Amino acid sequence: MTATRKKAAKHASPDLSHETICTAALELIDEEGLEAFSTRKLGRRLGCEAMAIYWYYPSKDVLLDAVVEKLMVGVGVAIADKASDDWISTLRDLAHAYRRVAHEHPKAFPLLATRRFASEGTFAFLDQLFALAREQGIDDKLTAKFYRVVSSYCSGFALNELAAPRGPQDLRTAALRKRFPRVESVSEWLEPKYLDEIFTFGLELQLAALERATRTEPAS
Amino acid sequence: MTATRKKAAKHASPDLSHETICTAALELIDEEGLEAFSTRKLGRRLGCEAMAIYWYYPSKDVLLDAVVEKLMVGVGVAIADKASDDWISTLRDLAHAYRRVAHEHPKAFPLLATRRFASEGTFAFLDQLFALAREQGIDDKLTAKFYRVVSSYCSGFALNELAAPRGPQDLRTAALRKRFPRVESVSEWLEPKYLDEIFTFGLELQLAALERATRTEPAS
DNA sequence: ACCTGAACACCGTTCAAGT
DNA sequence: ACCTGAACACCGTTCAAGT
Repeated sequence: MTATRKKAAKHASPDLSHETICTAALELIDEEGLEAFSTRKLGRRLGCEAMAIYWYYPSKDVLLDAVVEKLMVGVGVAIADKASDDWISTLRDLAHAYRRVAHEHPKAFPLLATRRFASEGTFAFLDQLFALAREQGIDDKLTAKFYRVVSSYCSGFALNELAAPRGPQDLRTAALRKRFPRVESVSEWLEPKYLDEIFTFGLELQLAALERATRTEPAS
Repeated sequence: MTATRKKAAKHASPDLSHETICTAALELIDEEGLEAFSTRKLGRRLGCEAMAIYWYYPSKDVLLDAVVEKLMVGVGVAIADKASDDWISTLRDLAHAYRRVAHEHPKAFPLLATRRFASEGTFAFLDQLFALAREQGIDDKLTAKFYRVVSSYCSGFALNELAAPRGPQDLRTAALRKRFPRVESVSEWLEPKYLDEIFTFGLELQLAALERATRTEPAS
């Protein structure tokens, strides 16, 4: 009785699992940012000692891999709804869904761009994508090439969008912009309202090239 | 006498300055990685208390901005040697020089891709680049668009290259690749030896589009 | 099987004090 | 002006111990 009361007083029932820990981790990152995220704070949020987490995940690093997986599985689900069997339009949907993650989880997104895919779910995701390419008669080399080019572009673009006002630094950059008017005048065209258009422009450039490449070298 | 001896015993003479601190910081990051980098280790390397650094830089964050600046100024110098007045070929040289930083400073590079430019030197760098575009009669909007597209691509590509064997994880991914043969067979085309070609392919795609755009909308 | 608690070896940063 | 040293409020992780 007193035991259960104590637990309740500790913010939440422990009720730990890979799922609850990983979900809480993403929430904490969303709220406080990657720098501020710690296993100790996560413990507090889950109502347990930080060390309890280590029974489920061997290290913070592996936990972060799980968060990456969670986000990428979300992307996979998002494009599965469309369910096109055209690889080019799948890649297009994927690119937009990936960028949407950056907008929905701005503080967690750098994980995706920075860490190697290293989990079951992320590999399953890639497997699905590459399987579709092969069904379309696109060979592995072309698949690899365009996957790398498109995914690099998307990662970099989203990261650029998010390399954001880190607090009072904004004042510093504002002062610098005044002193470098050419940077100022070009930067005006990089305001958020223009970014959808620019992103799509660059993406379509690549997809058009893919289309040309698949026509030149058709299904074997 | 005993005082100087003590100092000498502490690895190096303090001899602090913005330059020495920033240079040592980059060296330390190159050697030990971003995660392991700390102001306390930096102090040890410089032969001073960690807190001495705070007289020159108000925070670790600002020091890292200075490291970013140092690297970007290096990129600026590298392309200044070429000294072409054609914006497209300058952008090409820039892209390759930027990626070279990723190879020369693999552990520091994520800073460049992750942090907003926020210092004198980085702004001067952009100013120079944008000035050249204007001299060529390329308007601010087109400059902004292609700068963003190309720089995003380069950041993302280099980051992908570097999202690297984080120690024993390599075993985990090796096991996963076995279980997902389609990922395996596509990944073979993403080995380091192919990456120069893929990078150049994607880059030239974008530069060709820029060339078309400047012909359509010539100098005013 | 699952979780706690103390302990270890670290962090960034503040601030009073020294020279 | 430049640097030290103690202190504060944190970290990730190990490990013996509890239930």
